[in-house]
Amino acid sequence: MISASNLASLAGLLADETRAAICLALLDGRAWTAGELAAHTRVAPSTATGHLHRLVDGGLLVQRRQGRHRYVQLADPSVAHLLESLVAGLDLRPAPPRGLRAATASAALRRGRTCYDHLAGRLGVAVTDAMTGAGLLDQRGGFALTPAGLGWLTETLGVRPAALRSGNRPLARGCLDWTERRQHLAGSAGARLCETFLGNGWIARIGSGRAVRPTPSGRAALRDLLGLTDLD
Amino acid sequence: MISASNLASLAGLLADETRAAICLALLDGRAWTAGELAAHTRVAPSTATGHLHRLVDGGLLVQRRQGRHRYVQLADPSVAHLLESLVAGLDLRPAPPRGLRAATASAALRRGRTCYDHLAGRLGVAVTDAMTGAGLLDQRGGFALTPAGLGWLTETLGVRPAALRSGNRPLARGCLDWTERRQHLAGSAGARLCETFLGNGWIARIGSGRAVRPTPSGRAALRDLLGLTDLD
DNA sequence: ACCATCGTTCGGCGGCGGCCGAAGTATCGC
DNA sequence: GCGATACTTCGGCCGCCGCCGAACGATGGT
Repeated sequence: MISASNLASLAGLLADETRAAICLALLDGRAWTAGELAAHTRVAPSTATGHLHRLVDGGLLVQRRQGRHRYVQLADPSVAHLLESLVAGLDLRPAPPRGLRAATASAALRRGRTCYDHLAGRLGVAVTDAMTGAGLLDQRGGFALTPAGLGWLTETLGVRPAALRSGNRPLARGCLDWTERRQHLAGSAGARLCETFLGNGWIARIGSGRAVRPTPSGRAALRDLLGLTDLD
Repeated sequence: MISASNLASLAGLLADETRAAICLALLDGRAWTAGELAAHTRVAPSTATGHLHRLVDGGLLVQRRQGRHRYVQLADPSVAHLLESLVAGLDLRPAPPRGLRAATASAALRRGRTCYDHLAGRLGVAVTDAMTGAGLLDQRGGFALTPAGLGWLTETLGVRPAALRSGNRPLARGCLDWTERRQHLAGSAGARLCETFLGNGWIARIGSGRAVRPTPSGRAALRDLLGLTDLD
C-alpha cells in the first residue's frame, strides 16, 4: 500500500541489534563520536561506520564533523519520541542485568535520568506528580499544562515564552517511563524545565552517562517550589 | 544494552514490506482472514502464513480460529498507537499513488476513515476542531478533555462512564493524522465517540475498507451537536 | 462420500546484509 | 615532517530470511 515500504525501511533501521543499541545510547540527547559508539556496542569501527551511514541516510541521526571526530546525535525531538513509543511497546520479559556494576548503574538510572531532553526516572515522575498536585499540570482528561502551569514556567522559573513554542512540537506531552511505568512530563515544557534545572545547578549528571541526581541546592529548590522532600 | 535486542526484534517484525503492509491494513481495527491479507499483499498464502506466525508470536497480533478461517487483528490499542507513532515518523517523500482507482480510494480515505478504533481524516480533524471550539477539548496546554467534554460524552452522547476507564489507556490523546498533518481525538474517548457514531448510524463504512462517510442523519446530528456544516 | 476452499508445513532457491580485517585518508600533537 | 589517532572504504565470508510451489490437513457444502 501507500507507505508500507516506507514503514518497512524505517523499521529496518532499528531492526538490527547494533543499530538499536546506538539509538538507545543516543536517547540521552547528547552527541557521541563514532568511536565511542563502536566501543559501546562492541563492534569494529568499520562496522559502526556502516551503521551510522544508514541511520544518517534514513534521517534518524544528524552528524557534525569536528576535526578528526564525527559526532552524531538524534536528528529531532520527534525521533526521540518515536523511540520512546517503541521502547514503551516492549512489555516483554525484562531480563535483570547481570553483575554488580550493571546493577548499581541501573539503580542510578531508575533514580533519575534524562530521556532525550527531559527528566525521567523516579525524579521525573516525582516532579510530574508534584506539578499535578499543585495544579500546574492536569492529567485527568489527558495530559496538559494548566494556565497556572504556564505562568509558573515563565514567571517563577524564568523560561522565555518564545522558547516554549518551538516548531510544531507539543507544549506538554506525557512520556511513558520504562522503569516507573508512569507518565512524566515531556514536550517543549519538559525540555525547558530540564534545561532550567541543569542551568541552575539543581541537578547534575553522574559521570558521563545520562543518569542525573539533584544537588543540595536543587533539593532545597524542589522543596520550596514543589514541596518535594523524599527524592531517593 | 538492556533492551537493544528487544527493540531490534520488535522493529524486525515491521522491517519487512509485506509484514508492514499487513499491519497497516489491520490498522482499520477489524479482523482479517489470512487469505484476505495474502491477496491484499500479493504474496502466496504460504508466505502470509509465515508472516502471521511471526507477528502473533511477537505479540503484535492476536488470532481467533473460526471454522476453516483464521482471523487476525491487532493485539491491543497500544499496538495501534505504536504503529501510528511510526507512521507519523514518516515525513519522507510520499510518492503519489498511481492510477485512478487508487486516487479515488485515496480521496475517500482522506475525507474520513477509522484509525484503529477512532475517527481520522478530514472528518476526524473537523470533529476534533469543533469539540475544541465548543470547549469540550483543550489543546492549548497539551491534549485533554475538559470537564464539559466529559459531561458531553456521558450525558449528551450517552457513553457509559465505566467504558471510558478501560485499563490504563489514556482518556484523551492526540493522534497525528497522516493525511491532514493535524491532531485528532484518540484514546478511549475517541474510541467511544467513534463507536457511538457508528452505532447511531451517523457514519457508515464505505464498501469493505476503512473509509467512512457521514450519513444524512449523521450530518444533521453533527450540525446540531457541534455546528459542523461543511464536511466535504 | 465427494469436492471445493482455506490454511499449513516443508524443501529449496536466491539475495540481502552484518561482520571482520587490511589498507587507505584525514587530522592532531609534537 | 612524523607518528599516533580517528575514521572510512573495500572485499570476502557467512548466515538469515523472504519467496515460491507442491503436498498435506482441516473444514464446510452438497
